Amino acid sequence: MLKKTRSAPETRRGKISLDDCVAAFDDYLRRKDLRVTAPRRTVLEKVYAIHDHFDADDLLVELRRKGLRVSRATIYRTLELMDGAGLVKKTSFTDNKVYYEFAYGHGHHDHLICKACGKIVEFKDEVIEARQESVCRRFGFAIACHSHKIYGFCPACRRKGVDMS
Amino acid sequence: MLKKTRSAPETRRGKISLDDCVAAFDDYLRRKDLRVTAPRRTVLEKVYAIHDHFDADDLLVELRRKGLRVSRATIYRTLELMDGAGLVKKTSFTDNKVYYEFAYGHGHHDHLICKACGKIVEFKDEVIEARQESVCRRFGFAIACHSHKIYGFCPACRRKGVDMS
DNA sequence: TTCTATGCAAAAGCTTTGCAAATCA
DNA sequence: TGATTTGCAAAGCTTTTGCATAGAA
Repeated sequence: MLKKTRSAPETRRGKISLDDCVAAFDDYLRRKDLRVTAPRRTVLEKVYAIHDHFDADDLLVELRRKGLRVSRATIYRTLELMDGAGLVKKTSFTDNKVYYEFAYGHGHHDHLICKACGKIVEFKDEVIEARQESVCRRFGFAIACHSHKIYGFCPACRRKGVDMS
Repeated sequence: MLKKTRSAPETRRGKISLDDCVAAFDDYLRRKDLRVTAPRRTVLEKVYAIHDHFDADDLLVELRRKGLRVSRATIYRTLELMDGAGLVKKTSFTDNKVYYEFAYGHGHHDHLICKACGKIVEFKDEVIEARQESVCRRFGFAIACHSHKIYGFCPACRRKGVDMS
C-alpha cells in the first residue's frame, strides 16, 4: 500500500555506522540479560540496510530475497526489542498495520506523505515543535511524544497531473 | 485499550441536531443511488449518541445494550458510507485498529492523548495550522489533510502520580 | 548444563466478503 | 417486480502465542 521511497542514505543514516548499531543493540541486550543471537543480528543488519519505513513483511521479503531465513515470529519479536532499544520506532499510517523506521541516531522528525505515490518525506519545524509545548501547557498535559503526519501530493505527482480529489 | 471519555456533548456536537445528520445522510445516499434503510438509520443514531471516539465493536456493544440488533458487517459497511458522507472520520491511534469519531459540522481539530488513562482532548492551534502550509510549500507538496497527535499525561493522571516513564 | 531464543503452526483480533434471504423503491 | 442490503459464516490479514527443539552463556 505505502510504497517505499528512501531518502539518500547519508541523509537518514547520518554518521551512524552499522557497527555503532550493532554495539548499541548488543549493549541493550546484555543490560536486559537477553542473548545476542544470529537471527537478531541478521534482522538488525537488514533494518539498517532498509533504513526507511517498512513493515514486518517487507523485512521478511528482503531477507528471503537475500537467502536469509528468519521466521516471521522472530522478526516481530526482534522489532519489538529494537523498539525498546530505541533502534527503530513504530509508526502507523492510514491502513491498520504497524510500520517501523530506523531511529538510532536519527533525530525526531515528522512526515509528509504523498497520497498518490506513497512517498514519505521527513520534516521538522521548530515553530510547530515549540507550539506543541504551549498546547500541552494550555491543557495541563505533560508531553511525552507526538506524531504529526501531513498528507498531500508530492511535486512529481502534481506534475503528472494525478487525481487530487 | 483506549478508554472512552467524552467532552461535553455541547462542545462536540455544536449546533448540529440529529435531524440534520439524518437529512445529510439521506441526501448522500440518494445522491449515490443507495437506499435509505432501517439499519443505516439505527447506526447513524447511535453514532450521534456516542459522538466521541469509538471503534466498530464499541458501536455494536452499545447497540446490543439497547436491544438493537445490527450485524457487525453492516456496522462496518455503514461506517464506511458515513465516512464517505463526511459524517464520521476514521482515525488510528497506536494500536492497529480503526477508530471513528463523529465529524459532521464539527470543525477540524487534532488530538492530545493521555498515555495513562486514554483520555482524548481535542485541540486546534492556528499557528500550527498555518505553519503546516509553509512546510508543504517548502517541499512542493499540495496539502490534503493532516493528523497530529500529541501523547502525554493528563492533569488527573499527573496528580495521581502515574508512572510517566 | 541450563536457560533463553527460534521456528512452526495454531490461535487471536479486526475487517472484509460470498451468498441466500429480506427489504427498499 | 427488480435491484440493493442484510446477516451469517467463512475467509483474509496482520500480529501473537504455545511448545518442542536449537542455541547462547
